[in-house]
Amino acid sequence: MEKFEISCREEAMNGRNTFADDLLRWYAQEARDLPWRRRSSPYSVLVSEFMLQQTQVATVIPYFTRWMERFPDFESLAAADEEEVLRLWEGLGYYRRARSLHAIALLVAGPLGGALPDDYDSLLQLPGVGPYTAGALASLAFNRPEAALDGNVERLMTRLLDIAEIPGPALREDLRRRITAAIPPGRARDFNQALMELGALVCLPRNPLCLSCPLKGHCLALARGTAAERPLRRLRPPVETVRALALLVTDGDRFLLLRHRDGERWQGLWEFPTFDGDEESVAADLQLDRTAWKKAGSVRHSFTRYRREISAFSLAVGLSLPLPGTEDREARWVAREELGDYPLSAGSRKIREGLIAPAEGESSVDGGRGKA
DNA sequence: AAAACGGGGTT
DNA sequence: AACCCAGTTTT
Repeated sequence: MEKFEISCREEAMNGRNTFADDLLRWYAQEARDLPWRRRSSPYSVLVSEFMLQQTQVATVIPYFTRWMERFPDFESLAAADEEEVLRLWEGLGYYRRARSLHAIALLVAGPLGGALPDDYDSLLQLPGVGPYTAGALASLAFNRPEAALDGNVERLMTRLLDIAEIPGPALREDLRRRITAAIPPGRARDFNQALMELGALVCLPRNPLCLSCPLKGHCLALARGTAAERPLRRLRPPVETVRALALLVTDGDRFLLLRHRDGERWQGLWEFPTFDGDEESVAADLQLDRTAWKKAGSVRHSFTRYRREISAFSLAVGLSLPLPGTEDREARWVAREELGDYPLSAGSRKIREGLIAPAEGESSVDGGRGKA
């Protein structure tokens, strides 16, 4: 690992371009024109970085634009209801990010006195801000010499140094130190963005475009032919399938929605009443007569190591409410046209979009076999 | 259909 | 270090 610093120094002494020179030159030419790079402010950097956690650039762009129109600054976000914040986030997933962002806006508008802190350690204290985001904010918003080690940069660095080790906390800490040391004075913002951009555009996960890489003369894995094998990854645990059942309880044209409780999954979001288990067990638990149910279709929803298969059944109201086990949840009858006003969890959103919005009748989404 | 991608938080 | 959160995109 000494090699990286030593080779930078040698390169400089030999009059060759350093790694950082080649990288910055490439970035000056190839940087994408992204909305959050246009009129950048600490606030816009914060919003974009939160949206970009776990989510790709192409997906984020329309959300970012809409968000900045509705909430252009900390004050407007701080003044918003959580429900509206969640609605604007709907579809991006991992809603804790939206609640954390809202919480940061409230902190900035209140105790923090109007501005984001500008140093790594203080940023790290903010909700939803970990080592990556603290480094990204410090460098991209304030041009502080901190590393921003995201998945792109981790991949790039394990190749550059040909690290044959599964990345863990210790390696990440080491890379973070090394990157920090390599930042050219005053260039933290460009240097970090260049690293991430190179990871996103050239140093691709499966098929890196090594021949077009500005760092090809510095890359150990390229020299050894191991680039495509880096970084090493742990084997994934097997996928577990979970069956669930959603009830589309209708009262004429209105649907019953339930709000998720605070402190539980999907906090603050709404759903069509959904229960784990199969048709039989759910009917028994709820003491309902399932001969009155009509299959509306099914949706599938996957995340990390789970696959959730949700069968949806329509039933006219005529059951006793509240449903057993949902007594302490807020319930609301919502007209079909107004379902879009409620932030729904992914499963219920797929039901709304695939099973309710287009037409009645038998259908399914996401390849779900709408077995009648 | 399967696999990849990918940060923060918790324990 | 391992697992949860409660997902989309690529292959």
